[in-house]
Amino acid sequence: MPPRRLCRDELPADTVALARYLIGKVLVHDLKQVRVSGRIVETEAYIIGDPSGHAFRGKTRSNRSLFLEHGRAYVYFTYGQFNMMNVTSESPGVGAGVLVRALEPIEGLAVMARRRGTSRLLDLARGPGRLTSALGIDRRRDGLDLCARGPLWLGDFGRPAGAVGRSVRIGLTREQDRPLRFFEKGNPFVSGPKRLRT
DNA sequence: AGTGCGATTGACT
DNA sequence: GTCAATCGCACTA
Repeated sequence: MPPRRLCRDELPADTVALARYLIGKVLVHDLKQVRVSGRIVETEAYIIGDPSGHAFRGKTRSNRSLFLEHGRAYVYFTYGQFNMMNVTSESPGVGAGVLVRALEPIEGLAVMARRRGTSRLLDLARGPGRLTSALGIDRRRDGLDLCARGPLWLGDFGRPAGAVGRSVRIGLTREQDRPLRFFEKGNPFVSGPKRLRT
């Protein structure tokens, strides 16, 4: 069964609620010949006014997509080599988003393996830089409407999330404060240290 | 115009 | 566990 496209009305227009909601949903990228997709198993919320959020210092050319209506893609490039993808999460003009941190590969495994340079299933999309590489998502997809009939979209294929865990966010150099990371408990495709995966 | 660094990854001790 | 790679961009001047 192919996944059903989610419409904007179904997505919570609230960053933390959306981060929780997206666990168990599917991220789909339709390429020319094939479809690549993965089940979202880990997210992080970057809330309104978040000092760790990319919107904190206001709108710029590179982060402007973050200020779009909820349900858009914000794709940014970092460390000179990695793209990372957010789903925007608030009203137009408000800068906030949900970082997609890990996928359980579903469709297009061979394509993912080729893009990633490994056939190890666990390494295909476990991590925010890895999953964009596996699905072929880069800055050219920045700003796309994930709720329109486009090549990059969110779906539901009827396999709901198991128990959802919550923890502090990973990789922040700023102060660790609130538990804004969500993940499917026990899922081997979740990134991070073991103590943050159960 | 120069500088420092990042929501990471992969290789290596 | 540690650490370098790599470059766009925000910030300082």
